[in-house]
Amino acid sequence: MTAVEISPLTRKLLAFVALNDAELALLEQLHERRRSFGIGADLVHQGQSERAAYILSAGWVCSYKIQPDGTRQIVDFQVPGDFLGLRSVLLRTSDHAFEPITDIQAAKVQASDLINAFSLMPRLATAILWAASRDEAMVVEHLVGIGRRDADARVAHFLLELGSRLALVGMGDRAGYRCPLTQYHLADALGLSAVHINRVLRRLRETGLVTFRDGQVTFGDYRGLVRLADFDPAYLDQSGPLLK
Amino acid sequence: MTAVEISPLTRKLLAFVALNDAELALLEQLHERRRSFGIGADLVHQGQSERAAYILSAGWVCSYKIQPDGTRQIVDFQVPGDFLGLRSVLLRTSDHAFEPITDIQAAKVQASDLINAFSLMPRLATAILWAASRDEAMVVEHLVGIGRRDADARVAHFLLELGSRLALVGMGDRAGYRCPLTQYHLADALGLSAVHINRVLRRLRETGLVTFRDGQVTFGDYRGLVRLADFDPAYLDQSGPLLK
DNA sequence: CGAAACGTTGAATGGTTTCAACAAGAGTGG
DNA sequence: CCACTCTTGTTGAAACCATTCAACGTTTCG
Repeated sequence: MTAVEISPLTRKLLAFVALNDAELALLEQLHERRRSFGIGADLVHQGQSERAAYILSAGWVCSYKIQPDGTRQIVDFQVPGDFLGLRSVLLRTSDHAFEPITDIQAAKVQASDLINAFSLMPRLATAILWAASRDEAMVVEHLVGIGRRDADARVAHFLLELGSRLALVGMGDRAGYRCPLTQYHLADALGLSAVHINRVLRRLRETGLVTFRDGQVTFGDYRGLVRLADFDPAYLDQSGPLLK
Repeated sequence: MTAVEISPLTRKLLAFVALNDAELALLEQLHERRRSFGIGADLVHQGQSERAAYILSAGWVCSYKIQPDGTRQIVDFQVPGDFLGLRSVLLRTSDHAFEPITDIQAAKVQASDLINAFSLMPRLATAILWAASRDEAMVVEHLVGIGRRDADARVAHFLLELGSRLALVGMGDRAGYRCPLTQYHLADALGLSAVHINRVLRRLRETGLVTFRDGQVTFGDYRGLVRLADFDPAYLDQSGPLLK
C-alpha cells in the first residue's frame, strides 16, 4: 500500500489481477525508459521493423494504416495505460503506424525485457496478455461496428466504448470525459466522411443523447445512447478482478 | 526427416521458424485430442466461457458475432492450420462464436497444456504467438477493407488473401483454390448484402479477373486483381522462415 | 494579418440496400 | 418416386444512406 501514484497501466491491470508488491515493482520498472513525444511525429512508421513496444502513460495516440490511394483507416485509439505495438513485437514489420494526437509520454519496452519479465512473473504475463486479448477484442468489435452498424449507431457505440475504457483508468464516468479527437479522427476511425460525422454529431446533440464539442464528450441520455448503439460492454471484460 | 505427414499447423509454423525434432514432437502432441464436428454445430457459443482453444486440421470454420438486431458479422475464416479461439483463452467469455462451414477435424487444447508447452519450448511459444499476431493483423486488414475499400476491391482483396493463406498450407496457388463458402458467407464477412456480392462477383467474372463458382475460385488475371484490390501481402508476414 | 486547421451546412450524385420475383439443385418424407 | 421445402444463386427497379463538391465561419498560431 504505497502513497506513490501508480501508472495507468498498473491501474488497468489491477482490474484484472490483484498483483503483489514484487509484480507491481517489476511493472513500474518497465516504465523506466519514459520519454515525451510531440503531436504528429509518428512513433512507429508503417513498414518499420522494430522489436519493441511502448507503454503509454499520458496523452492520446492513434494507430492507423494508410492505403495506397491515400485514404487512411484508424484501427484504434490508445489512451493512458494502453500498449502501443505489442503485436508487432513478433512480426517482421509493423503493419501500421502510430501517431500522437496530443503530446504524450511513453516508455519504450524492448521485446527482450518483456519476455524476461514474463518468465520471472507468470501472473504478470497473464495480466499483460489479458490486456492484449482485450485490445484485439476491441478491434473485432470495431470491425462489427463498421460492417454492420449504421452511422448513428456506429458513432454512439464508439463514444460509449471510449467512455468505458477511460473510466477504467479514472479519466471518465457516466457524465462524460475529456476527448482531444477531431471530427476527422472519428471519420478515419469509423469509415465515414468527416462531413457525415458532423451531421451525425449534430443529430445526436439535437436529440439530447450526447454532445461532442470543444474537446469534451458529455452524455445527455446515457441509457438512450446504449439502446441506440446496442452497446454491450461484455467484450471489454472489465467487470472486476478475475484473479485474486 | 520423417515420412509421416505433418499437420497443417506445423507446415504453417515452419514458414516462420525452423523447429527441431523435439519441438515438432510436442507440437504434434498438442493435436492428440482430435475430434470431428459436423456442419453448422457451433464449437463455441458467443458468451460461453471455456479456457481452451482448438487447432483446426481439416475443413473450414468461420468466427462471427451476432448483433442484437439479428445481423451477423463474420470476423474471420479459419482454414487448416489455424487456431480457433486462441484469444479467448484469457478472456472471461468468448466474444464470438465458431461455426463449421464444412465437416471439420479439430483438436482441443487446454489452456494449461498450452502454457505448459510454452515454458518447455520457448521457440515454439514464439512461433505460436507469431501465428496469433498474424491472425490479428488479418483482422486489422479486414477492418481496413470494410472501412475504406469499395465493394469490388473488398471482394478482390478477400479472395486474394484467402489464396495466400491457403498457399501457405499447400491448398492453393496462383491458379486458384477450392472454396466451400457461399455468397452469403462473403456478404456476412465483407459487410455487404448477398445481392450486392452477387453483382460484384458477376462483374469480376465478366471482366475476366476471377471466377467464384461451384466451390472453386479461379484466378483469370492475378495481377489485374492485385491492382484492383491494392493487395500487398506484407501483413501476412509469410515471405519465408524468419528464424533459422 | 494571413494561413492553416477545424467545424458547419446545402445540393447533387452515387454506391449499396431493400424488396420482389424467379431458377436450379439437394435433401426429405410420404 | 414424386412432391415439397430449403438453400443458394440471379436479376430488375425503387429507395436510401452516405459521399462528394462547394462554400463559408471560426479559431489558432506564426
